[in-house]
Amino acid sequence: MSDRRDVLAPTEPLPPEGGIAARARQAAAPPYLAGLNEEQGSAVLATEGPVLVLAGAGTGKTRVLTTRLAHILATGKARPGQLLAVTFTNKAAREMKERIGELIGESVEGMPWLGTFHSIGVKILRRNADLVGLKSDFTILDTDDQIRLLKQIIQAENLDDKRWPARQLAWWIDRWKNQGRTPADVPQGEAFAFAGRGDELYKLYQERLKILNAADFGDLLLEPIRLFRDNPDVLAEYHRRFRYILVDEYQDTNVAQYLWLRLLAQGTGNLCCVGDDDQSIYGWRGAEVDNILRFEKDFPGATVIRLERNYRSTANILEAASHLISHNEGRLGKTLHTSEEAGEKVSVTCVWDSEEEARQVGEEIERLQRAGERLDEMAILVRASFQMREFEDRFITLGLPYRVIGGPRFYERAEIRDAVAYFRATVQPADDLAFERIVNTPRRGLGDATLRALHDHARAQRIPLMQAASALTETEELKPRARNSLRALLTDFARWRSQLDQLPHPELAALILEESGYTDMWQQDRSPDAPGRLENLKELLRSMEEFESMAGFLEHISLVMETDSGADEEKVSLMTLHAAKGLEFDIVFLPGWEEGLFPHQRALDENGRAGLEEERRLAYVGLTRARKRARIYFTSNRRIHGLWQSTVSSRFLDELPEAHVEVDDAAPGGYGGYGHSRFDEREPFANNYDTPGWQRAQRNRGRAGRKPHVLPDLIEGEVIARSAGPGSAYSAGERVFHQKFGYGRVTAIDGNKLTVNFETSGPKRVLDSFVERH
DNA sequence: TCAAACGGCTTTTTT
DNA sequence: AGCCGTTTGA
Repeated sequence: MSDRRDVLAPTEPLPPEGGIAARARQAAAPPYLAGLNEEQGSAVLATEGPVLVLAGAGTGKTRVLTTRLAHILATGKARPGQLLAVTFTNKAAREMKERIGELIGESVEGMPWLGTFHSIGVKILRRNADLVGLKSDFTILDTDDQIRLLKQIIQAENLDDKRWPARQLAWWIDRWKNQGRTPADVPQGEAFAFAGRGDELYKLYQERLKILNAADFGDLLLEPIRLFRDNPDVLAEYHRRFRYILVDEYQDTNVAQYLWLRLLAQGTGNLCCVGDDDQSIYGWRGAEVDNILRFEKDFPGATVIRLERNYRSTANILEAASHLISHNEGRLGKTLHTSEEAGEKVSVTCVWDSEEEARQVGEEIERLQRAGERLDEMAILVRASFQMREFEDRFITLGLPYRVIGGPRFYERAEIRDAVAYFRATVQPADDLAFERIVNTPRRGLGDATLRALHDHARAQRIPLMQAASALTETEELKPRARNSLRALLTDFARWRSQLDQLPHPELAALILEESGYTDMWQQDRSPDAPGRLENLKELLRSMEEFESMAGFLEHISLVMETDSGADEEKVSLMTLHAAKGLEFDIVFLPGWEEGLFPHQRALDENGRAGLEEERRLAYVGLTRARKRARIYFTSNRRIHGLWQSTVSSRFLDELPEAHVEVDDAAPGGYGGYGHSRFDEREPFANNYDTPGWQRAQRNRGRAGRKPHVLPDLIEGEVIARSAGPGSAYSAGERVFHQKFGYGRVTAIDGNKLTVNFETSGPKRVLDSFVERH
């Protein structure tokens, strides 16, 4: 389809040449192009201008990405330091680095600007920290720190933190940051969120962050945007630096990331985005599928290359997945095809309940294992993590080795966070949140009263807590006991700090944990998980050795929330569908295809059609993980929140093509509610999301403090991404309230723009995000 | 200072 | 139903 000539047009117009010349050219093609198909080759060679590579599941996306980078380097179009390559996860960044190394050889030094959005954001911020009100050694706060800080602010503002939970404020602030909004940009309609003071609290929070010399994850994106906008010279410097920009998983970008990229891409215009709209499954955390759907409009003259040749799955699996996803409306449209054999049909099995589901999956795994299949080529992909427990129980009974992917993370464990807080407070005396976390852990008699005194003093003097503590130990304000205890702690910290460049950092770390009494605390602990925690602490110290310094280590863990639990034993993998993206297995089990669970009721209630379509993409992701076999299960009964409920099979089952599916109704216990019905009988139901829950959610929407589902779409006057949701949440005839114009009735709707006949000022056109339902 | 009692929540998760 | 965090009471 795509003509190579078009692809190269902007910079390297090909002279007309005959077949022989073309063949000769091909013969001379660099070795790294060998083995790429035509579209893949085009995607590699189209280096100039905006390029969108729509890479379907299993079409060799990573290969194209890495080869493209290798090509740019090999042809001398740019040096490693002039390439900006952005990914979402550290894992993806690491893989890309490894594979480029393999392609180019060891000669090329690691690319300094290949990393996650956040790690690159940090790098840019550290270099220009003074321009955004930070110091270059600013601390990065994680979600936990963020919530604790917000809670303090809420309390300081005399709000009831029960009625106004910090989590909720964090939700709003994250949302605003994801949308690229500073406190001043919070739209009128949403400023009233959270006790009517959302924007105000957001502003206070930002001020507090600056005093703490800290940035949260959102800031790592938002602050560079602010930096670039306010300092054209800085932006120009990066324009000169980055000759080529490459973005992986573009469908997962949020508005802030989009703005960030667009600012940078204004330089050379050489922006290549790779992604798959059908695999966008992170809308719920701010990703805008619209970014990828809108690419050609955003970047006029963009080259679009579709990778549709699938090298992963059998024809039956691919047909099933393609047919399913074709029920989505908001998509660019790709048709995957394969030259693989048909293979086994996708199987659908009805079981009585989740216990039997686990039993049957277990049996099937053992059967396949006996048939010579490897356990590490099998995976169970669930919609929600609570589904995992039953499988784990069953596998333990069977003695089947399994591994859970995802789940609680190493660095999120309390003991790790405590230890890290000690290190942070040592390196960064101004890190109040770290200090506060461990000031009384282990118990030192420094309770609430002491802490409050510290806070009061710190706030009054606008100094960090540790400094305030030091000052207070010189006064009579604290009880002698607390005063002595605090003084001892401060002396400890001062000593540790002085040893920072004396001792190797893992040794110092061990010393800190020892002298602070932290290790001792767990040794005294009689609870059953105490030994495990001590083991984790040892592991933490071991992992520190890989870093040059304490500061380097701290930077790493604030950005990398994962453990390398290597151990490549042969095990079955158990994970959520979300965690499965990017992975592939010979055999994939997909349990729990029931209405309410998958598609999840909440996705439907909260996001209607858009939610349903995202669930469907999730199903698509699940199916396309399989190379050889995909087995779907659904139960007739399931216990939800403790109550047994009979279930309805998932509408997604009805959306599978009959010819490529095999219904397994030989299973005992299945009541046959699915197997014996016709596939199309429930057709009218297939796209229905207009449930009571959705209606309720619709009614709640627009009330202050609730989540409006339509994004306000103006940022500094420019029209930006808006979710491809179901148009406006309002309907004609509804009475609404507008901050400026007062009450009125909706007379017409045009997307997100409403025509409202206001009672005092007559008809006006307004954005629906600026009105509230009344 | 600790443990029992209470109350609220309950999809997906990275950085 | 069960889990987690917080409060309350001894």
